[in-house]
Amino acid sequence: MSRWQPDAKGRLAKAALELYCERGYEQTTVAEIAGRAGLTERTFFRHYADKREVLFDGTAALQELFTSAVAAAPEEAAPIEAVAAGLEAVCASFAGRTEFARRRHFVIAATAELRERELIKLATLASALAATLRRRGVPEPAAGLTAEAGVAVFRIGFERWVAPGEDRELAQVVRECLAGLRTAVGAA
Amino acid sequence: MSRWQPDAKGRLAKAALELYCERGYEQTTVAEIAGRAGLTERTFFRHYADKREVLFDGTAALQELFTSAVAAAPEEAAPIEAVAAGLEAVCASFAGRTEFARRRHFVIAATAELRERELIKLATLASALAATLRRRGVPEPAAGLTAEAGVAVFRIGFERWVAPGEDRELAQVVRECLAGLRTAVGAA
DNA sequence: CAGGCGATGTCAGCGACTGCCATCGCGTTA
DNA sequence: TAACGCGATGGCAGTCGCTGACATCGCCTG
Repeated sequence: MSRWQPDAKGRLAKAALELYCERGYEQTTVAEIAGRAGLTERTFFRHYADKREVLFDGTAALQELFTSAVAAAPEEAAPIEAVAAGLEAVCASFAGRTEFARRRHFVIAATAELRERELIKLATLASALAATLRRRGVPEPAAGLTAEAGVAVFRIGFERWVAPGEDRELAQVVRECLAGLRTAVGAA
Repeated sequence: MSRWQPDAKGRLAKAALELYCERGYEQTTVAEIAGRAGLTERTFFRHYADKREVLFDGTAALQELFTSAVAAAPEEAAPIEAVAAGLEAVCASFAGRTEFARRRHFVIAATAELRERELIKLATLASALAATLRRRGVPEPAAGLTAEAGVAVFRIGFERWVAPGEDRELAQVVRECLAGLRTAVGAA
């Protein structure tokens, strides 16, 4: 049992989610997370900037996926259509991870500190989307607004998807939300 | 020099904004804020829940103003029209506070921790707006989406308004953003 | 003038986070 | 094969945000 078990970062993330579920985020200390992963508190902070970040490791990849899909949309597609293509790609990436997504979502929803972190991740995503749209020739403020709208559609759709009783695909729920936004905002 | 100078809470807020501007949020300790206000660290935490909250004391009033205006919109007004009325009311409340708004905004924009707090305040505002719209008979997900869109319009408009070189009224900039959103999302 | 009461001060302590240095395990190279 | 470099980890001390418990102060009321 060497000092270096493989995948220290992943073990920390797994231990953290477990403990946050079991006894709550605030009642869990970093030392406890590290202990369950067979590491020390100091090492935890070498892998994750803070106690919250351990739940948000995948967001960079999600952003990359979203922006790539938007950039790859047909050149003649309207901004909102390009965003819709990005939403499809992101939704597809959640296939087979429903249970993980649910557990993670409810931990975050239960803690104000974690919701704050989630919101800034989504804001960063919106910024990246806006930049991608600008690169497609969309002017401001349309680029920023369309990006914000796209993220809002994803967030609200995601929340509906993880709610108990919902059994449709994530993509389907998100599509419905996008249609709802068009109706609500577009109708004069 | 009694123990109780008037308006301890206001003095703390003033001292905090000054220090955050002078040397930055992270380089300022709560003890320093309290010291400048002639109080102790412990007393700071009796007035504000944490070091961030001292910059967000006005948000509750802003939310009240916004939702009241939405609720007071003509019954036959479409959801987005009611939100537009709320935006007008909120914009008007910034009259004469341009300089304060600017200083506060740039401090927040410069610090990730403060941006997080701002985002959750805006999210709370969006929730309250959605609830107000539902009370007007707007169904989900239109209520939530319209509320999100309204907050995004305000935020983006506000950012443009505080930017150097901008000399129009806040209300005017926000109106322009709302029109931009309609065009971007409504155009199929 | 006594007592109540709210605002403040004092103190001890926990937990998040950081800097610094020592240690360990592995691969490279002479 | 032995010395070396190097990245990952541990240990430790220290700062700071934040909290609970208790004492103190000043005002107000009876």
